[in-house]
Amino acid sequence: MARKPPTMRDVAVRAGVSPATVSNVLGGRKRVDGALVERVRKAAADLDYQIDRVASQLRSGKTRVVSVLVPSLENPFFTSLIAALERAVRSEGYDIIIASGNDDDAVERARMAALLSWRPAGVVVLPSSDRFAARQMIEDSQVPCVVVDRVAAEHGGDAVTVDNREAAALAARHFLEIGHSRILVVASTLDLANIRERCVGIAETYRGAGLEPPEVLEVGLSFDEVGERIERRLAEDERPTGVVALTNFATMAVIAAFKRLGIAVPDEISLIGFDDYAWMRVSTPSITAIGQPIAGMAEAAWERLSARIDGDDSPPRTITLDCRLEVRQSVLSIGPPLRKLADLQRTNSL
Amino acid sequence: MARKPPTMRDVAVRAGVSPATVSNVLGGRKRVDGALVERVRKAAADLDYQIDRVASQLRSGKTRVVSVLVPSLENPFFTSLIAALERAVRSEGYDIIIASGNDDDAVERARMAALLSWRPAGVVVLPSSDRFAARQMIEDSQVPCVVVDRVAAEHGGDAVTVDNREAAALAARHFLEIGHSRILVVASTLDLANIRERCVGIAETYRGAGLEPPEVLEVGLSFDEVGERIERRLAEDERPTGVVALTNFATMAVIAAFKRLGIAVPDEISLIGFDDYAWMRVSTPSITAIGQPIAGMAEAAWERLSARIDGDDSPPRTITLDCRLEVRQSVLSIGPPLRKLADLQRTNSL
DNA sequence: GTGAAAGCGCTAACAT
DNA sequence: ATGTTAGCGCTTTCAC
Repeated sequence: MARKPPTMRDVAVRAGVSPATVSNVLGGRKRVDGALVERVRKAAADLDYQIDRVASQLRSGKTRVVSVLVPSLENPFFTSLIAALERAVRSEGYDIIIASGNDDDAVERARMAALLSWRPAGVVVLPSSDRFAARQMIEDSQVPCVVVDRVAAEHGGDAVTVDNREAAALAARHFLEIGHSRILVVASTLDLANIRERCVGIAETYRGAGLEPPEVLEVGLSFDEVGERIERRLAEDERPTGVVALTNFATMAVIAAFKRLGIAVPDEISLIGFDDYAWMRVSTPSITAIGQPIAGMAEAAWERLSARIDGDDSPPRTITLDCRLEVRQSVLSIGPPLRKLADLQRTNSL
Repeated sequence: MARKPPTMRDVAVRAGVSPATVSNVLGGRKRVDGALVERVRKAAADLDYQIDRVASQLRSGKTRVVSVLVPSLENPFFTSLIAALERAVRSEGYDIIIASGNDDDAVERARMAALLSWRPAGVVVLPSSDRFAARQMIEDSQVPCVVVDRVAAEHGGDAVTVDNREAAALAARHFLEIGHSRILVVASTLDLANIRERCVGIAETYRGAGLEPPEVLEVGLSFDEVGERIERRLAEDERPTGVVALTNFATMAVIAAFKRLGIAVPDEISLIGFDDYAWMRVSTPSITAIGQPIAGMAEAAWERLSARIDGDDSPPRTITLDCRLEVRQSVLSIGPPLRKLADLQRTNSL
């Protein structure tokens, strides 16, 4: 099969120059005489020559690859991040190799080993858990690395994250402004630091207003299980007047549960979701949600990573971006603002 | 920076054997004495040795990479396909390099050039348009290739697609069964063969029932433009009783337009969407939709591709999978079945 | 400014 | 069964 592709040597012969000159022309790193440049270009075009990145990389030791490890490829938050990262990275001639850690530490390690065996110029990793199973391997390999989204508090390297505490506080304040004193927080899993931060943001805000911190319901990651737990909770007597869902899956699961239970949104219960997707806009009612700056996160990650690749050895930095609340129709005002201390709290948290 | 990672030579020295033996042990392709195997394994573990795939690949000429080119990474249909492909591929030790063609022929070509420069073992491509801009490059490179989803009728190679005509006919029959004689078909763009096929499936079915083929509204790809065109059409007097949206974006856009126009689904207009996503289940009303077998498509693609990689040179095959109609709440019965000839038609199309 | 030669880390022949 | 040698296609000295 596969007739061999032309090599640089073939191009050199056709152009009547040495391989080194071809390399210099194509790589554009040494000055070459104009006439020769033309000849080489023409020869390369004639042969449909394409450089062999593998050989190039082996010799130069420099690669134009960024490895990306995400917890899952089924979650649009992660895939949108990849899309944004791909745009940023390819604009500088890098390719990305991706792998999914499958929400599993062992898989994360295995996949990272595979990614590292490409000797990438850098890696972007969204750990599958706070344990960040692949961390040691990455440190050992000395490859520049930026951790995104799931950043453990004690993480020592470069990181990009959102202000999860403040993001959730945005939702809490919104509820307080319109009289919701008893809300329910639906979290996927409290094993993740960013989810815990979101809980804290809500609790702080409520406490700041002189109220009890809201109840937190941990529902797990599997869609069916989530629905079941939410339904069980909402079947109880003391129903909340509002719900904050802390992830996009949780948001969807909550909506599904409301539907099965025949609970009207926002008339019976108000809802604030997490992550801002198109379907939330077209849903009936449209869903008020906390949106994460996905493109901004990707750009920040690449900015840091490419600086490191270029040799920046300044101290590690954590870049924290802000989320915003997209107010839509899924939240109903049920009373006057409950903000005795809320404003103070807001000032504190800034 | 980056202290150099250990090489095979380092391992060989530490284990007191030759590099070739290390290669044989780690690659597991020649019998090696048990004691030596142990020594090598230990040495490799001690040094945290990781094989350099770049060097390995350069020498052996064999790569364990599959390149995947999709039109967009923002569309969940494509990312789900990638997720499924990643699972299939990594179970056989391959890595995936992805790129987005950005719905643009020129970008598709540029990205494919980059992907091919890795000399991948195979490529999976979802063309950005029917022109399949990257086709020639792939053929020239002689790399095994499977085309997925957007398969032009005249395509000569291996391909995996769904029976688009029958998929759309499923929706048409559903509408006919419950008395909808006047429906509107909302297509993203008729430039894509699979979309045209879907239109044909609906037209055939209606004609088979002795009715006029439904009107087709082409709305483009940009979300805002889509909404505007739909709204303009629905503001007219002759409203359809039902709408079939032929892509997931079109489905979302139609829902958004209905909402802005205050049109109730399914009471005023019934809706059948395309692609089956979780949000369609939780939407109110839940959306009846045609679901594509994404995982099945990915598995079929890998099955074909891995056969080709292993040297299969049987004639090219097109694998066609069936879609299914998920009946939910967005469709209302408005009369008796209109199926005089519909059943005959169904038999014909099989 | 250009070319000759060495060699990146590995694996495939071949020799032992 | 193991070691030795050569060389994959490129880039990088280092001569010229």
